[in-house]
Amino acid sequence: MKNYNPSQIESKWYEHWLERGFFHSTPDHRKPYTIVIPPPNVTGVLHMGHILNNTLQDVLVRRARMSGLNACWVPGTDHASIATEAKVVARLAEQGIAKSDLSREEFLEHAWRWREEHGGMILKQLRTLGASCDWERTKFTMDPEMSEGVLKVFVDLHRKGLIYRGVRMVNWDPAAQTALSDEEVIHREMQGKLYFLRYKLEGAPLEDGRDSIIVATTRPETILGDVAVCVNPNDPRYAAFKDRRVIVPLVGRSIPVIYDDYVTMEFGTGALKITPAHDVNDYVLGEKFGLEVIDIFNPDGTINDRVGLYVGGDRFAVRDQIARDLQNAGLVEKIEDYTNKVGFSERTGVAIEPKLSMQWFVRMEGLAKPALEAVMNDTIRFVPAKYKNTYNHWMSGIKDWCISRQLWWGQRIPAWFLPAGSGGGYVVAQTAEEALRLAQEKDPALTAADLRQDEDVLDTWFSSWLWPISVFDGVRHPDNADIKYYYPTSDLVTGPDIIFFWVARMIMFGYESRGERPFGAVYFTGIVRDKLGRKMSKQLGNSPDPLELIDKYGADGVRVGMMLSTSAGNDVMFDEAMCEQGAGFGNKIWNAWNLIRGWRDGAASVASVDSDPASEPAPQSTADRLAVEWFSSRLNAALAEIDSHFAGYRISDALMVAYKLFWDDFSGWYLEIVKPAFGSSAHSATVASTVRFFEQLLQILHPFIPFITEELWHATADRTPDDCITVSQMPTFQEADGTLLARFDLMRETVTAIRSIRRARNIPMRDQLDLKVVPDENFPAELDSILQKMAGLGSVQAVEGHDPEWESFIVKTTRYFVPLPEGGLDREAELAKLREELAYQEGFLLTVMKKLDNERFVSSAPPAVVANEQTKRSDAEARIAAIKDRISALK
RNA sequence: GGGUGUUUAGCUCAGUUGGUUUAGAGCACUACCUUGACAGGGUAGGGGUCAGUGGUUCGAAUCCACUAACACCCACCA
Repeated sequence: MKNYNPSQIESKWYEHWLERGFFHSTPDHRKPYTIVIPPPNVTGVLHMGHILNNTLQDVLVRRARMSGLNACWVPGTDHASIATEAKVVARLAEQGIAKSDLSREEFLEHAWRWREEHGGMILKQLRTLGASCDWERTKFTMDPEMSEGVLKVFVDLHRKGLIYRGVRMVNWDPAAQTALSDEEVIHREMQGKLYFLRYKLEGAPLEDGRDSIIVATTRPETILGDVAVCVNPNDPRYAAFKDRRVIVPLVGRSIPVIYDDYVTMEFGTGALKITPAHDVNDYVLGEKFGLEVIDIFNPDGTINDRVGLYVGGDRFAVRDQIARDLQNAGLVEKIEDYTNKVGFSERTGVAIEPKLSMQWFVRMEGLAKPALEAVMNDTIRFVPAKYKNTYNHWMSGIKDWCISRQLWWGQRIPAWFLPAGSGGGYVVAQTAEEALRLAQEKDPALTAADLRQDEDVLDTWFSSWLWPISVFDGVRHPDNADIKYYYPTSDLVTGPDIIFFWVARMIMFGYESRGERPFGAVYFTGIVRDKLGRKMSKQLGNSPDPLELIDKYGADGVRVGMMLSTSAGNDVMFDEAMCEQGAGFGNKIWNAWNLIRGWRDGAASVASVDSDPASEPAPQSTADRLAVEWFSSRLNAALAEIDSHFAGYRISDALMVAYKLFWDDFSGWYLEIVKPAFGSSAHSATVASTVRFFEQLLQILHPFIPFITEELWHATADRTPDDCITVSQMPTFQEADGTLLARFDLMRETVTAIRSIRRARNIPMRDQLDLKVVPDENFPAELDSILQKMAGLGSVQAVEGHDPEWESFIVKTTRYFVPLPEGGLDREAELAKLREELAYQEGFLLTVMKKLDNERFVSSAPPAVVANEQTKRSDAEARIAAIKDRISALK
């Protein structure tokens, strides 16, 4: 079979690995290598971002597993409270059921059923990609024991005073009808209007005749909640309004004019309307001046009956309506176009309404301190490091975290309210029974029926921030064997978009809970974009279906394609052509084995037929022996490079080194050197070395391209089902022979030069050429046999003089000549070529001499640098002399 | 309004504390090569005043300053 077809073998090997339990980890004497997956939404489906993120994790985990570490990759899913609840609500709506028609219990039943049907699909899809997760450890953030841990943390933090309840201005999502944390609000620039509204003065006009104040606002509907007009005390325009009151347009309410230097005189008219219920700043001013708070909205964003106007109208419809009504009433001075930033809900996409409400918060300042230090002093390494800045900035100005959500899908807040008759207040406890006990300490007459549990659930991220600990049950049992062995985890691979949501909070909780970092390093991936640089999205339809890609190119192909084009923190410009390249690489490996297998089988049959004990086995050829020595060094040099790339998390560079090692050095040079002449068979020692090299290459490549390497691992030898590449020992770096590598490169350059001559003069490989050389220290005489084979030479001869009819070239300082068969040399062309070369070399020499003639360079540059320049000079001078010599010979 | 990052070949990117033959890789491109692993292959080759300006230095893609374009993050000016 010529071409490799991945689909048939990929599922076979994945099942085999699972069956053998290779991905399952339990604590043992080895060093652990742990990754916890960033848990995808339980109802999500695989997209390209997951492919990027999880391939990276798998590469790291597989490499660790092959490097003698006890690798453990914990998979799982997130309950994603808002997103999932929204999906369930939408599905219920399709069936004609409103959420409000259901009891909490009934709704949760639907939600759990939804999860049973659609949940975990994404984890199955990850298997197709080859993800080597320890599936026996799969967790869901709402598993009973995970939820128990969440409640325990809530109770603990509350007892420590790190969780409190209070009335604050929060971000209200009118679609989901819940509060959101600051991080869940996305600000976008919007084209809006700035309305200039006239607030008539109560009582007599001013002495100068003015009878109103013009106020600029982007949200005219909020005048319903106006309680004051504020101006800057230093603003002379408004000094005369001191102690006066104005009338809210349409509403007719009388409100005071107050003075505070918060107001910018330059903006609008310098007068600001104050609506404490619906603007954060207004709320602060309201508190300062003891103003009333008039909340005009229902939770769904419609106008409530507080004022009695526009009742039930949607906030945006009312905005337009009220603007018209104001205009009709002659209370609009003017309307200008205006661009401002509006907050939108990350989940539902609707405009956020600032709303005053009672919520639960986590006090962040104390938690942030050790977490900030750990990142800034690289106890936790950020890759790339630029995210340290972002992190520093956020952590330094951190605000308290609103953790209550007015939803049902999630962990219900473990707080129980006491009846007013018992003094009110609440108790926080892990269970209802415990809560009752605590309540009875306050009032012994209380029964379970008297207690009312808080209706709200916790922010999803309140369970996520425990993830590196909770997946090992370290919240409920901080001293269990798993958590002690696997924690702190090794690497976290995630996107920078959740650095605040998740990464920062995990670090904070890690230190709070265990006094230790949750992971050693965080690798931030970029965003997957299409090749035009656009973010992939459903709306644009520019996101390929990963499963279709895998079907087309194989998981191996998709993985290689993805890994070739990713560097930490940089966006990936995804192009399907990369997958093609990945699949092509698989094919290359497949066919290389095809060739080697042929030699092996050929050698075996020769040996069995030709088993005359009297005949001495032929010795291995010099070329073969040298090729084996060289490739051994080449492989070791590459291993060292790959190690260093991995140490710096330069995954695509590591893959590129392996790719070139296989494609260029192994396939292009090594195999071509040892390839037996047509009709003859390979030497058994060469075959053995070649197979060993091939196996080592498979191992190096396995983390990136796991399936085909496993398939071929089993082709190179008879192996037991447990002898799999995925649990084999990665070759370790041995000292490479640097001299040999350098000499081989000189030989390669010589071959290339000769091929170039063949190309220019149309001399096919089958026509042997003779090579003449003026040997010097840069002539790799010992590699003569390889040179002859690769360049198609009949002989290599040392000469002192040269014939003008010979074609010539120089490698480093060595002069080579090739007598041409017939027709001879085109002298003019040859001279032109030589003159061009001479001009280049002289130009080059000039730049070198410029340095060497400079006293200050010679005296201040390090000796090694100066010595190198001197070598450059002597080499260039030698080349120039040689070229001049040739030119004069040709003339 | 603040902050961070990016700007190197047609495309995607390397270039590690300034000195490694007057800039590299992969892909794409051009020419040529089809009986012996692989045309998803092979060989050879073209292509860049390292965004701009100024500075530091014996020496700058690399360090500094400013400018421009783009990207992202943060922020309560209605």
